Amino acid sequence: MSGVLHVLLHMAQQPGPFTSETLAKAMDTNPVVIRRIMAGLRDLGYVRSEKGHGGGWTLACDLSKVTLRDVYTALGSPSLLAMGNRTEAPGCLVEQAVNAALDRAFHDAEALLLARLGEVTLAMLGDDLRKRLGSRKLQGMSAHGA
Amino acid sequence: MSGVLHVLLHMAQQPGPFTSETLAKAMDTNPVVIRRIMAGLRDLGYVRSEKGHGGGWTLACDLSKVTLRDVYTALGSPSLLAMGNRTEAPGCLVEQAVNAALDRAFHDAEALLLARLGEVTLAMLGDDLRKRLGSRKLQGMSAHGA
DNA sequence: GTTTCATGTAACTATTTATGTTACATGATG
DNA sequence: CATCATGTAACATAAATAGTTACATGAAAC
Repeated sequence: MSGVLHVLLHMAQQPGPFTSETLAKAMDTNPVVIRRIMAGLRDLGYVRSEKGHGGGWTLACDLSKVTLRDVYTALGSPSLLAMGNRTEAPGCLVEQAVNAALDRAFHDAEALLLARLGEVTLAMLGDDLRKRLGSRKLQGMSAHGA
Repeated sequence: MSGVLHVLLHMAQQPGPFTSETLAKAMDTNPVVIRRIMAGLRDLGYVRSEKGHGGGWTLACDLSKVTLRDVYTALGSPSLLAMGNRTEAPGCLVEQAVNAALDRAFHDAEALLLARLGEVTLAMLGDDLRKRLGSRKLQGMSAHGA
């Protein structure tokens, strides 16, 4: 999640297509990893990829219309919470009672988190970044800092 | 978490001290694992452990005063959310922007989850369990079911 | 007191999950 | 057709979690 947003935000700063290798260097990881995490976004049409000379990844969406929740969904909606229920022994009534209590709490928290993610668009992230870049520039430093 | 609650609820159903081995069998795990997860609860005084003949684990708290949040704390307050921030490259402004957005959402969700856990006492869980046991008994089945 | 039973804990061994890597196929461009 | 880039499978590594073994400590029974 954090990684994908990082990539998207980097891409939003300059136009050209970006190769997986370029992005991988910026994220300090491997090109294949980039392709993996971008696959979901491509399938949903948020980015486009092209092969051959001058190819690479391009933003293909209106940043003001895509929320962090959309990105989360594009990643396959992985579980948000660290603690899941014991799925073993579902016939045990003790387990059922425990799960019922935890499920309620977990569900509410998850719903809130998704709602919050749905309120933030990539464009907002970009705006925030530009603000940070502005104040940093005054100190004559680059985006990646020390 | 789920495991600890399972153990506590099992203990609340009968008085006697329970050996780690007994509890381990009920949880389908190893006695040492039981001792590990109970250690935090013991340190905070929620349960007591005794050695030798007739020893084992005993509940040592008012179940109506201990919330799921207390139990969570006793476990060392492990992170609740599955996705943390990339901590790498904290000097990168892009990362800072991403983290700022995610932190807000994560913090709210975590706070809600903790609040919900704080609303549920072990006694409530016990009540719920007894209700389930009641309706199950009518069918002539045991707590662990099929 | 010595045997037995139980916890306490360190050290080690799976097992799982996420991440990174290599290798090669596919397609686009010059 | 040589080069560059993605697509993807297969494998390797790393970190976290859970399970196991081994042994020390203390309490009760005899």
